[in-house]
Amino acid sequence: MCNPQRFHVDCPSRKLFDQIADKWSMMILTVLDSGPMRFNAIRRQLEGITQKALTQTLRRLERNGLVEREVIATSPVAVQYSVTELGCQLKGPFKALYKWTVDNLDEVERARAAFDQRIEEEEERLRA
Amino acid sequence: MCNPQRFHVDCPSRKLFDQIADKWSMMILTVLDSGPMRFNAIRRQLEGITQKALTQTLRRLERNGLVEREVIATSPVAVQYSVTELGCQLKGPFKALYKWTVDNLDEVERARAAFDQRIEEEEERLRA
DNA sequence: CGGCATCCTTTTGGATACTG
DNA sequence: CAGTATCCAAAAGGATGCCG
Repeated sequence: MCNPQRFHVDCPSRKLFDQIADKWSMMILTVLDSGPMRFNAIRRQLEGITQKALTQTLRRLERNGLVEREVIATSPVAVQYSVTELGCQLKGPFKALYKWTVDNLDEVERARAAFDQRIEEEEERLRA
Repeated sequence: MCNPQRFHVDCPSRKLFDQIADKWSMMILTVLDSGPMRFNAIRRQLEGITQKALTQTLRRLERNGLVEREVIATSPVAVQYSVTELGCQLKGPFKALYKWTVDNLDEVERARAAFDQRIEEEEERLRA
């Protein structure tokens, strides 16, 4: 990043950041961590993803050199995806994020309850 | 995460992950790292964000207990946002992500060039 | 099996105007 | 200043059908 305190839209690393800082990219890379996997196998792991989104995200990951796509010419064809060395380096930060969500879920839920109650009270006050 | 290898849509930590794994959240938290900041100050740092998106993201961050919102009753009012202790713990993983984009930009761009050329060649082959 | 193409719906984004 | 409300355009998401 050009300057960690200032994010310019046309900064190349900012643009790259925009491309990798999304949940599907992170989840795909995490899932592929356990080894090469085929298209539909990945899909089954990522509940809620559509084939369209999976295809798009895999393409972007491939283009950015984070995953490798290998076509195995059987019939019908099999396509295997695996994490590259470059993509491997991203796993650390991603896993730290996952871990955070697990470790802090309770505290977040307390915060939510408190927030929602503040809103509730606020609305109550306005109606009165 | 219920199981790091399998992401269920209704898993609470997966849902939480969906809420924090977006670029604006990450950038806001990073920008606020240097200290409390007012609405428009944050906005100026985050080139490309709209007021709508900033408001929404700040609300979500506040609801999840990651940032604190303080209204200072001057005239006109000032509103200060700051990172909570909880939000502070997320900075590590986020910064690791930023660092990765900077460190690996060159390699990613080489990968992109290679990918784009493969596509180009493929299309060439099809036209022939 | 692993896609791409199409169509349609829903969400998001941006611009503008207004308010305490 | 820090928003909310509104409206329109643009993008993303989902369903379906087809193909090598």
